[in-house]
Amino acid sequence: MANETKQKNTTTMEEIIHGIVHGCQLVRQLEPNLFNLFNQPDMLSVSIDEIVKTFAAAKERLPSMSHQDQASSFSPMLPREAFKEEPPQQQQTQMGATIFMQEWLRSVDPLIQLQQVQAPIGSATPLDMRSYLESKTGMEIQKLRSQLQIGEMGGKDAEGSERSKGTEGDQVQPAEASSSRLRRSRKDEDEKKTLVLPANQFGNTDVPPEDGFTWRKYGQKEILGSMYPRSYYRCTHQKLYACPAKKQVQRVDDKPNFFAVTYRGSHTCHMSSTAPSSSVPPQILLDISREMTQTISPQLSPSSTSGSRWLQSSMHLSLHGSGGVGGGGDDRAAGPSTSSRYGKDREIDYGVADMADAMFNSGSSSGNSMESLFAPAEEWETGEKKSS
DNA sequence: TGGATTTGACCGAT
DNA sequence: ATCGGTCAAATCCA
Repeated sequence: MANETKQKNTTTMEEIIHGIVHGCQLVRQLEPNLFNLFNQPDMLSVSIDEIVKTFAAAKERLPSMSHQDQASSFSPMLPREAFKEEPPQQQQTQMGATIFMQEWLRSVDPLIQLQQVQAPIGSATPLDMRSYLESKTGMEIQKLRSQLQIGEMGGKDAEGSERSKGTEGDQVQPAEASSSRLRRSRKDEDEKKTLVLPANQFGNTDVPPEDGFTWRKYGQKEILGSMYPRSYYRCTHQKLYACPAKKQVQRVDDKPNFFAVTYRGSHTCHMSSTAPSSSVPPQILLDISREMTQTISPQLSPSSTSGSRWLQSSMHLSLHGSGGVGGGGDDRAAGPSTSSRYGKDREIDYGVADMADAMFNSGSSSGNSMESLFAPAEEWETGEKKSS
């Protein structure tokens, strides 16, 4: 009898998952035609309606599941300890959540398991999946979002070989390079993550979407076998806060509208209370996982800029205290500088991702604002540090 | 004038 | 020897 119920729940779960995955697929199908469809609002409306219906249908099935499970299944705010102490039946639902999560990740990012992330995707346990999620950075969330926007990425990995084998702990680089031009060994480089991001659709298409950080270009190099040069950026706050974060940007050969962006090192400039908080807040990531499980409203507000909002939100966090870094910045088209251009093209950077975002977010009840949903970033970061 | 970008040179890794 | 990453002087620009 318990088995029957269990089986029923499993079936329901599968159906819900299937529905949501189907919805995601519809979003991806819509995406390549999005800009064409803007000229055909009726068609666009029909497509959106279908997507909304699919998600709504999946949502409607949710009440057949235990409310308790629903409340706790994906709650990203539960402390890690809560997972450990969950009763078995909740863990089972967590497993279902994990499967769903994996399914969803595969759905939106077929190559997620191929990317160069040192942290493994992990096994199928809820705890591991949670750890995985918590270990992911905002940049990877942006990747997920960009995948939603650009579909299956065909861009080549800008990194030919894996060089970073070292695990040396001392990452602190002298703020000033000595005259002897001592430089940090490449072995010291920590993890690299390569994303493929679309160029801005409007405005300056020579630049990839901003990522909420401020970067300073320090080099450009022609790369053998590549049609386009690679640009090298470091965190604007490198000197001030010895922040080791760097990124490389290179136009994808066979997809000139896309940039391969490789991030290296992580921002430390947010550690200081007076420093700009540079990490895209991990809450964003939690928000993503929450979006997948929270109220899916049939209401779609095309004008919603929630996708931009999360970025703006992250940028707000990123920039507080920075005194407007890059405010006097250079807005030449020379490089995809992310400085001093916040809000300029931001509203249009995220196409389908925004729409999906809007679908997930819009109409959700009052308590769904980022501020009210999530704990302060510092808390999270503290937790992350402890757990790592 | 100060900060950001450009660009040729330098240097470590392979 | 070659390539990729970084340095730093020159230059640009608000």
